[in-house]
Amino acid sequence: MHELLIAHIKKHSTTPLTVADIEGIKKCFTLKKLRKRQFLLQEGEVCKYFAFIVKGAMRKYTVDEKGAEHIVALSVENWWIGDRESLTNSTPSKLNIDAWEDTNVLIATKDDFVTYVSPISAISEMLRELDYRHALALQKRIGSNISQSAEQRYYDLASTYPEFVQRFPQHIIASYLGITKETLSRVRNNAVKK
Amino acid sequence: MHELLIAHIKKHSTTPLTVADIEGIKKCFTLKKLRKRQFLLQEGEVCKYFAFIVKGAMRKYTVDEKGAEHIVALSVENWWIGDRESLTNSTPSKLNIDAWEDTNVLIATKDDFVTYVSPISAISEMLRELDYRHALALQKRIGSNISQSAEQRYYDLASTYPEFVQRFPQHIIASYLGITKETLSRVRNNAVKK
DNA sequence: CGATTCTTTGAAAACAGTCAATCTGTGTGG
DNA sequence: CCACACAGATTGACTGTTTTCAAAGAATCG
Repeated sequence: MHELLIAHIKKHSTTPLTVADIEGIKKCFTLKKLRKRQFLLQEGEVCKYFAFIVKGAMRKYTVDEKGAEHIVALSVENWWIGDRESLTNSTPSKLNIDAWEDTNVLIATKDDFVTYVSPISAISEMLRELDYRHALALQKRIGSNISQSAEQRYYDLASTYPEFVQRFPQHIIASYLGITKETLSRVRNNAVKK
Repeated sequence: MHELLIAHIKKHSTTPLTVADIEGIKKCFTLKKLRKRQFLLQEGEVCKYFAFIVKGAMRKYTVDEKGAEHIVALSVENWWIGDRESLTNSTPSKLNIDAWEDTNVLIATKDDFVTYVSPISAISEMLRELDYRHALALQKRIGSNISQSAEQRYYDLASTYPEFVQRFPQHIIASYLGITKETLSRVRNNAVKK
């Protein structure tokens, strides 16, 4: 179970991991199995864990006054998931995070993470790297939101993250893109005719 | 000139700055004056500097095939500006950054910054803090883009960053929001009547 | 003042959203 | 194994919002 996490850390850092580092990481991260539709975090709760997806697919979303869900992020294997803001400030989250497939996550409590994991230099290097990539991805998503049509955004997404389109139903993808499921359906059908 | 920068660093870190730290920072950052409309970075160039705005207002934008500008970010005093991706990878930038008012920036070359500035622990702490805030702000902007109307987004922006609305013309604000200037004009006029 | 930039307005067209109905595929229980 | 329920996808008609294009009215600056 932990091998994927270790490999992931190595992939995103240059500092080698010692045997002791690996031991420490293994102790802090425990496996949690989530069934489809099960929450990892529900609106109003304080996010307590750093979580790494080993298997499965999850979504992060808000629910507005009318009860409509707005997909904030989608994640699959080898992604971290959680509400950073709620976790670092211990404030109630506005987000919901649930499993869209049966999912296995490795979770570490904030205390364990801060005390034993984040001091490891490969880890802090990895976190900086991932924060950086995350910021770039968000920037790109904003760019496409403010300057591209629904159609272009869909094909951008489909080529950047093909696994999302394969593993999540269209109404979820539509919400991620900020359009309705009907519009997405029509966009796709128009394209077929071209 | 450097006092603002030093104050900014102190504000976003807990580690104290030594006299030597301050000296080092002052040596690395030199003042550059930009006139309105002058570029700090132009599409196709490699971003060479970390820049901190001491006075003035700048915009960061892309230009599409049709020649239309899309505002990616707006910045005023006490903000950092640059293309992080181009800077760290030494790749040609897709972005343009220019001054919207006569602007003073403190610039440090990448080499100087990496060698003399970023090792200062108050600085690395500050950078982490700012990266974190930046990611939150981007996340929030995405949330409003995918789930709110043009009107709500405008009023969100106006209350979060009133200085933007005061210092940039409406067509710039509209582009930042991903709507046309005509739509923004109408949104504002409708609101007055309510 | 004249030139430029910014803002507003109008009318038509394009686009996306809503609501309701139908169709499809999947899986569960009788 | 079938019937039924359920989730997802599609379609049509309608509504509403946003864009586009063109023109004209402020405001600002040299």
